Amino acid sequence: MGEKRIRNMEEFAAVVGVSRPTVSKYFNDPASVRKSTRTKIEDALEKHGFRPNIFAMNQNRRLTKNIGIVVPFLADPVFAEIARSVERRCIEAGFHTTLFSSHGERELEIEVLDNLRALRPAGVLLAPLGRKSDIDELARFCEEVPTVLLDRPIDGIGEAFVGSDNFSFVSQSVEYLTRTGEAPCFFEMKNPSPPNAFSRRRQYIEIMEGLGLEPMLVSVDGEGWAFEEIGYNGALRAFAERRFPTDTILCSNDRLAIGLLAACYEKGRRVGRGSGCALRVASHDDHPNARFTCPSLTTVGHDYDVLAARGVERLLELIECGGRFEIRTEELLSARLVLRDSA
Amino acid sequence: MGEKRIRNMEEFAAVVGVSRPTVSKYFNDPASVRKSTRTKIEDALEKHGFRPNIFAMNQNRRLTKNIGIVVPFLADPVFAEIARSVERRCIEAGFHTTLFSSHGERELEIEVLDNLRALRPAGVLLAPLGRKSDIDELARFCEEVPTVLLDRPIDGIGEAFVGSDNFSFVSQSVEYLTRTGEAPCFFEMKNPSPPNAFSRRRQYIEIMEGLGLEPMLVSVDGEGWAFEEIGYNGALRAFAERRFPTDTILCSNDRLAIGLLAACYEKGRRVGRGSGCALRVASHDDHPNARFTCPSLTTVGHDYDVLAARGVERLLELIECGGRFEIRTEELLSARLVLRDSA
DNA sequence: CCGAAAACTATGCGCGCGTAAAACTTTTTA
DNA sequence: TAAAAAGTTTTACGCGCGCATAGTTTTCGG
Repeated sequence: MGEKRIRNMEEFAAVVGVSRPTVSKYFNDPASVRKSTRTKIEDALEKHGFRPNIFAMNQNRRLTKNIGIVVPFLADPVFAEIARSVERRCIEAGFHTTLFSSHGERELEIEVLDNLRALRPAGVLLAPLGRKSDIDELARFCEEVPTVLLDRPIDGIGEAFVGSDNFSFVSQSVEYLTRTGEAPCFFEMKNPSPPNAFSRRRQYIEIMEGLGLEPMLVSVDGEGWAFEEIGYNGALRAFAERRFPTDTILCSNDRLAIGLLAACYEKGRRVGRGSGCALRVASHDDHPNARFTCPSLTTVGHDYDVLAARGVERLLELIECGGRFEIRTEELLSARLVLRDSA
Repeated sequence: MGEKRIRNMEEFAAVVGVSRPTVSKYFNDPASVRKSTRTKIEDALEKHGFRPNIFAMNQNRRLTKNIGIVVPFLADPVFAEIARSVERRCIEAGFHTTLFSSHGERELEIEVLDNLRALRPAGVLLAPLGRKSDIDELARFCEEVPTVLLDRPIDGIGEAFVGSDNFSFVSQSVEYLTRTGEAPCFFEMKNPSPPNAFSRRRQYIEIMEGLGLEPMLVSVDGEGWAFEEIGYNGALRAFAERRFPTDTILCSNDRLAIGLLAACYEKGRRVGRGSGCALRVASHDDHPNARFTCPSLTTVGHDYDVLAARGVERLLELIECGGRFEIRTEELLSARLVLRDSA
């Protein structure tokens, strides 16, 4: 080889033998340069392998091909799954994505938004922290950057919202459990971090009251995002203190349920709907591992694919029409009951 | 308010009443400007809330405060955990991090490296795909950007390597299982995606031979990163075909084990070391959920904290000394056996 | 084969910022 | 109190690239 590596578009244009803006045009749309020029560029590309600096590109572009994706906590498999689905679809649509996690912290979410602004994305898919979010900061951000909210709505913020309908989640689980046995108590964190937890609690209470039943909350202590552990410890204590008013337990989310199931296993409480079983356990989210718990977990799940598809679709429309919708829409996707062995 | 939002450092400097470079100096080191200037800037900061564009900053800085982090598959909880630990430590050290996932794909890893170059990071912590990586691309990248390899070594590439010692993993698990019962067979993917899987297989074979025992591989089909499912389906088939030569099963990694445990539960094969148990199952990694499987999973785990600490420490040293080490080091961290209930 | 329209390439400037060196203050020293 | 030293700020230029516009070539009808 011997030749030194090409450092920028200028140098690359020089070895091709055209001007830099021509190369720039090529990268924006290869069809926009003459065929002879195109082949010259592509030959040089083959030989030296140059790629424009994506951040310098974005700096000054009218409209970038970037989409920012923000989730509240990436180490949570549910959000990892959402992020991945969304990311894949954006890439398929010809966009470049940048993924951020707020790590469950208000300050980090703000910082993420600042960095995102600097990226000048064409649009952003934002799953906010929710209750912990700095609403004013979110609002300011959404003023400046075309944003579709995911997973957790915040009133008036974002050009659109796409997420699962918590009512649909809880009503299906409660309805199923009630129909096939007794009504469930609701196992949750007293002070939950998941963005939709409060909404699910509210829905549970309303639905139970709608059925003329007494809501039964079993709220356990614990901060942060280690839900399995919180569920596990909480369940052990609740067993010890006999705080479960029924043998049918509906968990706010699957990760709590995973902890609960571990506690049940350890205590020898058989879970399932069979005759030899002491407890029925159901939950919400359809966590990637819900099929592989013991017993497998009956849960009301997101349709991750539809969620991602609609979210991305809506964002692309938004980008298409210049970043503002006439009317803000909220799409609540209905969840689907996934019957497995735990209830 | 009424005042319009400040868009760049120029505008901000104007409202402060100093020149832009002075503001720039302030952001690089607040102590480098006169106290009176500093308070003026900070007052304006309080009032208008300006933050410099981080990507424009990096464009031209001698040495950025950015660290790039790359993992092969972010939706894998083990890598999510590693990424998070590493990220936290970098931030504590005063750096800004950018996280990338190769999503298990060779092309995406290359793209990630290209984007990373454009970010001009001070250094990179790279957990490569391994076997699937484009070695030449990795080598070229490491030539240009100070890089510490994580998790999976690739000979001669990167200024340093920090990772877990697969020998230490497998020898401890095999030793423990053999000592407390019979020698294990090795449950794995025939064509594994995890970067360290081949190494673990090799170690298993060597260790067994070293003990004068016959290695027993149970290799199951399956592509991609859905290891739980692969483990589950593989185990069901292996049970049906009576392919497990022993009742002691050592899984290549915890996610396979989670699938295997689900299959055991479903088939009513009691797992554990108690008298009523049909199988013992152990594994490697100490997956975040390994405590919450049924039964809880005996595993040989990474010390995530030490791994992250040493990786970051080594990278900071590397950055300190200008991006090149005199001698390339490989640190193999020994794993630790975590005894739980499954074996 | 000419000239106008179409297609393409080059020039020049801007994006938001860092940085070296020059110009200016302030402080210290004689 | 003037001159030198030290500390600050400003001037001027550069990073890698997009974009508007001017300039050049190609194409094609007549």
